[in-house]
Amino acid sequence: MQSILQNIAKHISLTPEEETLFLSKTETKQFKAKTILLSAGEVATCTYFVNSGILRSFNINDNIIEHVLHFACEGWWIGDMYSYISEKPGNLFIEVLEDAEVVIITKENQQQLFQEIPKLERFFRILAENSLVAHQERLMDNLSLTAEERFEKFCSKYPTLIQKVPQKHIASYIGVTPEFFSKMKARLLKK
Amino acid sequence: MQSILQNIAKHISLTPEEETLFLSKTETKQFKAKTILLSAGEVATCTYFVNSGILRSFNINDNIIEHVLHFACEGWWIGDMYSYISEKPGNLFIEVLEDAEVVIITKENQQQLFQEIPKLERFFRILAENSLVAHQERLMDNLSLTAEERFEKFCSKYPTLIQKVPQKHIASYIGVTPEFFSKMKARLLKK
DNA sequence: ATAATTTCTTAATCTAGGTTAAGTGCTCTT
DNA sequence: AAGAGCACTTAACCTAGATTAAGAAATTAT
Repeated sequence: MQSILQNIAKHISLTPEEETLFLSKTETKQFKAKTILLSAGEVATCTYFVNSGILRSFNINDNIIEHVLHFACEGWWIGDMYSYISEKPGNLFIEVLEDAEVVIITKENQQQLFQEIPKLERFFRILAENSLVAHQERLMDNLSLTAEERFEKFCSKYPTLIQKVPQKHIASYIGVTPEFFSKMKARLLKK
Repeated sequence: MQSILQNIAKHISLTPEEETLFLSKTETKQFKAKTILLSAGEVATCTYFVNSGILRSFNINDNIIEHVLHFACEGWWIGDMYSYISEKPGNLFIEVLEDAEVVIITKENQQQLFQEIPKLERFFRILAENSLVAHQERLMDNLSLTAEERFEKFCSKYPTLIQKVPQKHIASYIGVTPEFFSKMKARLLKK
């Protein structure tokens, strides 16, 4: 398992005391599949780091159609960044897809950690920058690639997810309907 | 004009000495419209802050089709974040659309500034977080809204740009062809 | 085990937006 | 001011992907 301290150590180095302090400001919890950690309309007060299991974030359009923004499995962070930083009600849901162990950091604790360990500003800057780059790439992919190409990219980028999450969620992430996804998959298998 | 120091002051406060130090690590330049500040294939060594004028970033698909990632006018930052942080050749172009004055920060100088004024880590963290949120929203919009809705959102978000940049670039940003954009605009005017 | 609920597939039909192509009006040059 | 490019429009036709609907397969709950 990739621990949160290892995740941090990829970009900055903490002393053992700092590591202990950091962990003291977090809480680790287990959640069953289908648990909703955050609902649209709520203010996101925490960010989540996934120790094990799978989560997803999504919004719901016109009370009908879901759109998956993000999947997170072992070693990934997930949250509603908009709501978290603006402290306004967000429009994302965060749901557990596969039984998970999650490290929770409240915004309050994160702010305290920034005071006590300023190096963490750097860590979260790098985290945000990397996430930004990934989102920019996905945006450009949505503008310039076909559904088939986006699916192939998804497969090579997240090979483990394909087996594990319901394909309707992958369809949603790619940006197509489940029906079209199914048709596309059948077409690809013939090749 | 919104200066870069005012932009920073929105999120952190620098002492006069720190402000002087910061400015000493930047370079301000004028560019004529049509100037290319960065080409695909190059490593982005700088980030840009726009004092005046308009810039855009875009990529080119299959050597034919341009896709606009971002516009930047007075008070905005622009760059190729992927290339800048990975130090690998990027695939974005950055072009001046309207005569501009630009503050340039090299990565080297930015790193030195991070050493000398650690508070800046916080500023750039917040900058990256805000940009991330904007990209997430645009991604979700591309997945869930029609071209017409995306155009309306663009108009209310960037009212000044509509008069100033060629509409083919707005079409590209929205994610439609210039021909369809033109048709859509005519349809909207009839209402 | 069995019923109930989800998820996935298939197929017919439809549409938002793409493509191609031709023409009109700009705005730079020189 | 005449030409050369660009930028925009219009229109006919095309297609990737959506919608609707119905059945099959897989999970989940009882």
